[in-house]
Amino acid sequence: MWLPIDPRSPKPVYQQVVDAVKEAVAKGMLEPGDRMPAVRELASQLTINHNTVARAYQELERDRVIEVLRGRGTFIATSRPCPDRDARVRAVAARIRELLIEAHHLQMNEEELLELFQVTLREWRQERRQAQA
Amino acid sequence: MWLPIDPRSPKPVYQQVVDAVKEAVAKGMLEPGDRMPAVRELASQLTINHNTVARAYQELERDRVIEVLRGRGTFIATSRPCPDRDARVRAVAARIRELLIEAHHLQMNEEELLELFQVTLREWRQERRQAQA
DNA sequence: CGCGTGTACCGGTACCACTGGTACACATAG
DNA sequence: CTATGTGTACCAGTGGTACCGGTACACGCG
Repeated sequence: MWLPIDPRSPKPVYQQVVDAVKEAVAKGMLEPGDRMPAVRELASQLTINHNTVARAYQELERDRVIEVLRGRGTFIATSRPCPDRDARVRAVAARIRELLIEAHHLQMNEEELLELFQVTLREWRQERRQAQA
Repeated sequence: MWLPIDPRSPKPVYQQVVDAVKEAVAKGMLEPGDRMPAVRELASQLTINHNTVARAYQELERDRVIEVLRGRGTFIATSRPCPDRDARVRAVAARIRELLIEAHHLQMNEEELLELFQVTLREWRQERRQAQA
């Protein structure tokens, strides 16, 4: 398994692992039931510490992206609703609000932002198609 | 001047100041030419350190939100393009991508996210109308 | 039992945010 | 000129977090 980790990024390494796994699942590169490498093994592959991988796994389990079975391993979970789904949807709305503010300071009106949204959506679908091939 | 600062938030205080000012400007609550409080004065009002306010002001000046005149004060800038505008637009697109990934894990398809976008846009316009009144 | 798994510590390093304080450079008013 | 108000630049110190390297524990399975 390979994940794009950049130790010089301002984003914490464990967060990079979390985001990369979420993206791989969203793209269909990782499917429910797939086995994740052991903490020490993935740490070795990414040349980072096992504790850092463990923290990423804990966050991914909290978000119901993976399932952890003590002594057996960790696996990609079958999609099911999160207990705090409503709160996370509201968090998404808050991030959209941030985009509206940012767009204003870039002298971009709401219609242009909406168009950027749709362009990005098309690119995302394209990426996902290629990833599954 | 009042800004919603939460010292217990994981978001750095200086960043909260930056975001709050940007939001106030985007809403029209602060207009070009308006004077900002002095660093020590705003620090006193928010019960934070003047260095923290100074850092926020520097970031706001870098983003062309305010204009700083040594010895005179700081003022809301007239909107004008940023030198690194393209990079910031690309950053917005990257944040949209993150929303698409998050939406997938919330079992929300792209159409639902688009609808959430439009609903949030309507709410944003509503807020802005009230703020300007 | 032995092995592989996730988990939980610990000590230590490094970086960053924030505070409190002081000092400096500049613009303006008296 | 001085005095005042401004942004800016330091510094030392504190607290929190990310990360590392190491060790140890608890569980599932063969």
